[in-house]
Amino acid sequence: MTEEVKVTIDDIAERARVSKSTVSRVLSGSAVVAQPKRAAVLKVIEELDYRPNIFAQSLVSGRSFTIGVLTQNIGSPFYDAVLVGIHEGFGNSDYSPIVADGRWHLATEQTALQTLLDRRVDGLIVIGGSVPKEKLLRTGEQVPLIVVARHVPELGSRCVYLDNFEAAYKATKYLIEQGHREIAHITGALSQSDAVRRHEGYLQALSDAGIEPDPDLVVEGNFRRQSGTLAVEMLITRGRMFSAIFAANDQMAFGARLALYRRGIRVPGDVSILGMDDEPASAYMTPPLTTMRQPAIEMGEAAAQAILCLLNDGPFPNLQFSMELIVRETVARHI
Amino acid sequence: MTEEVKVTIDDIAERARVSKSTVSRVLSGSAVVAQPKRAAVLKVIEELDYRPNIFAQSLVSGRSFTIGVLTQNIGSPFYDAVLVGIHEGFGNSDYSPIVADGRWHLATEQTALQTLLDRRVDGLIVIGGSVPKEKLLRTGEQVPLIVVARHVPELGSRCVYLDNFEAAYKATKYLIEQGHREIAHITGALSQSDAVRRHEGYLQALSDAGIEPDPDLVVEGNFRRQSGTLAVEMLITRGRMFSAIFAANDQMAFGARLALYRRGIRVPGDVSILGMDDEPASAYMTPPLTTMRQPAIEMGEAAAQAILCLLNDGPFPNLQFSMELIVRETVARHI
DNA sequence: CTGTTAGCGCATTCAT
DNA sequence: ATGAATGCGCTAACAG
Repeated sequence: MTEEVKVTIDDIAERARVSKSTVSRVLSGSAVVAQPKRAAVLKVIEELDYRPNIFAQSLVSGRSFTIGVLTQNIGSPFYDAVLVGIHEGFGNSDYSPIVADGRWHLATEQTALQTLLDRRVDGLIVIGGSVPKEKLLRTGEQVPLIVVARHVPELGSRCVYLDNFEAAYKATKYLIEQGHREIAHITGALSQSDAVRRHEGYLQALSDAGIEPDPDLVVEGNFRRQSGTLAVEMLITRGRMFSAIFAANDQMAFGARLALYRRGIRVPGDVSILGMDDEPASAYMTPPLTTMRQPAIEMGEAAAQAILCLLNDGPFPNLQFSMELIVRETVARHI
Repeated sequence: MTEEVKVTIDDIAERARVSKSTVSRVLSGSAVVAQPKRAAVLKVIEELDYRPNIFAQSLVSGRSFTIGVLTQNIGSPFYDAVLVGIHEGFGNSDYSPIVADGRWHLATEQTALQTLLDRRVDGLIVIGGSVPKEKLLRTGEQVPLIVVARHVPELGSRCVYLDNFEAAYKATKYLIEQGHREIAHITGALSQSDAVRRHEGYLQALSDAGIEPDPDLVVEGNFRRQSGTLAVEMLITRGRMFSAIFAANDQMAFGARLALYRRGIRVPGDVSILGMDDEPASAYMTPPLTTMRQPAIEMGEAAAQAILCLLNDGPFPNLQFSMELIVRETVARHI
């Protein structure tokens, strides 16, 4: 590690025979500088390969040109897809994202958040997570904040999340368009609003298609794989025919797949299965995994753009997304 | 965005009735401070929720507590896996990685590198990429540098990369252990050293197992999918029997799978296929994709730890890795 | 248009 | 053990 000589703005000023202010001005373009001087400065900068010290710049400006990103698990397909979008969103802007990982532990998450704040990030993107809403709101008062994949009503348009109702609606509609009429639905735990919304979307799609919803085709699960398996057993026990299953998440779809396999029912030959995803854990469960990738990327990109807008008082983008379904007729290959 | 009052070290000093030097000392522990004063300072810090301004700290110390990571494509399974390892490696250290994306364009990559350098990162991890070796070496003189997934001899132990020979050796050995004796090999373009090394590993494994290598079982491919398909056609044309195929990368394994499928040859029932991966593009091709994940994570983690050692003059870790094969008997589900 | 001056917030001598 | 003084490199008034 050779100790390279660090050239400062004073060096430039001296060799260009101007004051450091002038150098600063040609650098930032904050004021007009006479052509000759300007050229001289530029020349010296080039010669000495001068790079302004970002620490000093930050100290005086108060800005770091960094954006904090609080994710929940680096390496998780869903969260990583959001990160992809975020990086794309910042593209050639002057801002660099700094990612901190909450690892799905509240304590870790809060530490990570504090780290980001201590680094004086100019903006913050929080992806999912479980920091209390209040803390989030408080943070949002200190620094431009966008929340992804989590709905915080008080944050209004500063949230990017998927519309569960619409997603389920589209999923069901897709199956209908494929010719299915008897579509079973395995719900998530109906104590959770996500599950309820998805159920409602399912019902609405049926109604809109003129299909009478049949309670016998609906089984409540709990978002876990095994509940998908049990749900199929239940459906079969009921004796009601069905040609397709819409599971409220991929884990349960996976479990449903297993139950059908055991019964010798072919997928998608005899029965089609459609799952959906917005839980990282379920993204893990089903390796083909791309169900949520595209919308996740889009959410990330939108979040990055939104941050940039907040930072520049630019026009605020529309953050309402609806999930693009990347349909999988079968959810898993190996049982 | 309420303008929060920023509390500085002076505020603490004043309210604790000590000098700012003392506050600085209790903060950094750079000198012993009398208990009572120490307690007072801590108390005030707590009360005011004081956070040292990292810009000022960096300006005076010259350190950013930031590590630059130059990757080639965020969103690529292989590169992302390395990033996972890097994040893990920095764990609870005081350092945060800042990731910049080269997007597989040399120009973009160089810009990204410069961005990182301009941010005055304390260390740099370069994953693959194509910046000229010379530039890399020069950079390595300015800042602690570790190169991952690329072999730069001049960098000596500051490179973390996979041993292609050993990887191929292990892959072949695995097949032998599964009982295969007639193992075909689809090589990469033999103009590339990676392909040659893998071929050599294949041959060595056979020899060590007392199996006479048969040239008729080796077909040269070019790392692309179609060459895998053609290679299988070629093998079948030759009429030589084989029970397993070791392809030098996943793309070709994928192509081989296709050829067998067309012929009605079951995988892995009739023939086993084993691929390997160290090209991001091929990681894309075969969605189950985890072939290289674990070793990639380990490389990333090692790189992070190495950087930390470089920064603290700690013991330098051993960076020699050999690829852990995560075996796939079949490479793709859909043809 | 341009030079001079005064901090930004902190760590670090240097005295005491 | 502690306070006062100095400067890190830069930007932004403030005169000219």
